[in-house]
Amino acid sequence: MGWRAADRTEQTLKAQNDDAGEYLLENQVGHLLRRAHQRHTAIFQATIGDQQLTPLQFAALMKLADVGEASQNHLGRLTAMDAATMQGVIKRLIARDLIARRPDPDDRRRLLLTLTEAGVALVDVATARGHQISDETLDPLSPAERETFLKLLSRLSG
Amino acid sequence: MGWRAADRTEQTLKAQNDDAGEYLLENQVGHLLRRAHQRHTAIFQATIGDQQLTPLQFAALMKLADVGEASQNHLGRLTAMDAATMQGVIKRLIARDLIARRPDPDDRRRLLLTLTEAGVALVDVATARGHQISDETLDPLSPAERETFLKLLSRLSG
DNA sequence: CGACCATCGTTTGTGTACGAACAATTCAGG
DNA sequence: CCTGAATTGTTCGTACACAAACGATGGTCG
Repeated sequence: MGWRAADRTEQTLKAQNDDAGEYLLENQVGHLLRRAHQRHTAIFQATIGDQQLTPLQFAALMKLADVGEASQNHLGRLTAMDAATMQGVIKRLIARDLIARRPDPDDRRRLLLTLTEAGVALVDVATARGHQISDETLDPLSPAERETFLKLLSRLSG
Repeated sequence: MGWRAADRTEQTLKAQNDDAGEYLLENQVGHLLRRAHQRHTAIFQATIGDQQLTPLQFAALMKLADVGEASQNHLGRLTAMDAATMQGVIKRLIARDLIARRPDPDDRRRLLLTLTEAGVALVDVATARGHQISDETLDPLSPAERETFLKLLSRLSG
């Protein structure tokens, strides 16, 4: 490993630990959030990869199983997805016949989504995996720390 | 809220409230990490948007300012970016003349990256914004909570 | 020396992510 | 009832994110 942190020595002796001083990437929330998210999706792929599901596809399926039926935009709001993003996720799930789409009789702008039989079957299989993925992601923390972490994290997600 | 969990009842009566049972998306680490990351990038864009920088471009610039000079892959490792992702980020930064690329005389596979004058100037301006972004992202937490959160989060980023 | 294997940077393909613009539809007020 | 504002789903463009395969180079070891 070629780890020579170069010699950024001279001028940074004073302000290394100030808040206003040097900017250390590895201490910034954004960078840590990004890396934690990376690690999580790696665990996701390793755990559920045999189903060819992505995290967003999984989220949409699970939420749809939860609410039963929803329009695209509504499901998008429930899963924190942009309408444009939702469009692609739904398209792929429909292509795999995991969800079905029908026009809303009461509002001709809307398309109502439901799980197909195959979708329901997949959700049944994948639920346990979902819990396993969450557990493994939190594995470096003790049970008490997990609770603390999730509580703080959810306050940063609003 | 249309919360009726549909009537997929028959075979799933036993495991409704177990940990193996219902899967609530909004309690899963992955979903919360994703949403926190979303919120952070929104703050990033609002704070630094006038510079037309993305979070990854910013990270690459800051890290390069930190180490002075690095090959693409090495900088990629320092910023947790895939080599293919790095390629695009670097390409855009070079197009804006914020960084420069020259062949490594000691290894003809490598391309050494350095900040240009414009790059250095931008880093100087943007450093304060970087701290501001981190602060604002952590705004919902008290100082003590921030410390706890960052400590736990960094253990989930390894 | 020469086969072998690792590393460097690139390209391709698929899948998020989101702003912006759009047509169709619905809804609110006058 | 009719005009304007809001909502729904779509498309386009840009930018991550990463697996996989690639040619070129570098290092190792028999």
